[in-house]
Amino acid sequence: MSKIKENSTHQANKNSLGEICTEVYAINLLSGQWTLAICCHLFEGRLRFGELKKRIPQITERMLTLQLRKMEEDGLVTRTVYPEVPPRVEYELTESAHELKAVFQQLEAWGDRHKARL
Amino acid sequence: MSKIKENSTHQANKNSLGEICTEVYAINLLSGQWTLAICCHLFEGRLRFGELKKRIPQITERMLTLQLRKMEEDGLVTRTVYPEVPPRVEYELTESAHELKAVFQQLEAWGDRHKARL
DNA sequence: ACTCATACTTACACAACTGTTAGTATCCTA
DNA sequence: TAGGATACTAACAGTTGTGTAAGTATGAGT
Repeated sequence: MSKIKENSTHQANKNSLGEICTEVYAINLLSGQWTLAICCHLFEGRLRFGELKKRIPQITERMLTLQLRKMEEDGLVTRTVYPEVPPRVEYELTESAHELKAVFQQLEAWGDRHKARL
Repeated sequence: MSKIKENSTHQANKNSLGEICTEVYAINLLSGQWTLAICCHLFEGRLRFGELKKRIPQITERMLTLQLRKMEEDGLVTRTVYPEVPPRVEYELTESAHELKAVFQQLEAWGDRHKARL
């Protein structure tokens, strides 16, 4: 999120696992603390920065910015800036990200079952 | 992994999101760096500590221990100790964890498609 | 001239996660 | 008596992720 040292052992392991194993690659894209929450709210349509903030009250502006930037880099959202004042910026899920909906449903179903067993 | 401060804002946010949203709960169980790798190797059957180590050459003994302990806590693996010398300890996926196989396949399929689009 | 709204950015501190190195107990074998 | 095998554990340091608080630019409205 801040700067990453590409030459650290930690990062090297993460990268090589992600290259070998596509599940790891996918999980790495989704493991930011707020990533899923943002996705869920954007499933229903594009939203402005401020609207997202309202819907996820606990998130700070800083984290929202950082997560959205990373999601943009990872090809999960698109960012549209309207040259107005005050500024207006809208975020929308990419096609790829919309296809996550099915994965999330399965994950949710598994989670429910797992919780019930404990 | 080490001690967690239950009263930190970070942890509080993580917990509350996990309680509200089952997908987040599930992702939290799977987001350890080596969790998926361990799962994949255990899908085929129970393995000893040393066998896991051999199959995941980059992992250190420390991390393997920590991850397995967390997975045990989370209800993903069972640990069986045989009172022998030298010690023998076997790890096996729980039923719940075995059901993750389907989720992983979907995740992998999504990851492949997503990679292809970038 | 002053405030307001929006979408950020910056600097700092802390928390969580991971890696490195060295050590432990026990019995068996040579 | 010494060394090997196994599954750890402890102490420490580094890297990454997250939270807090404050500030920025711009033009419209008062």
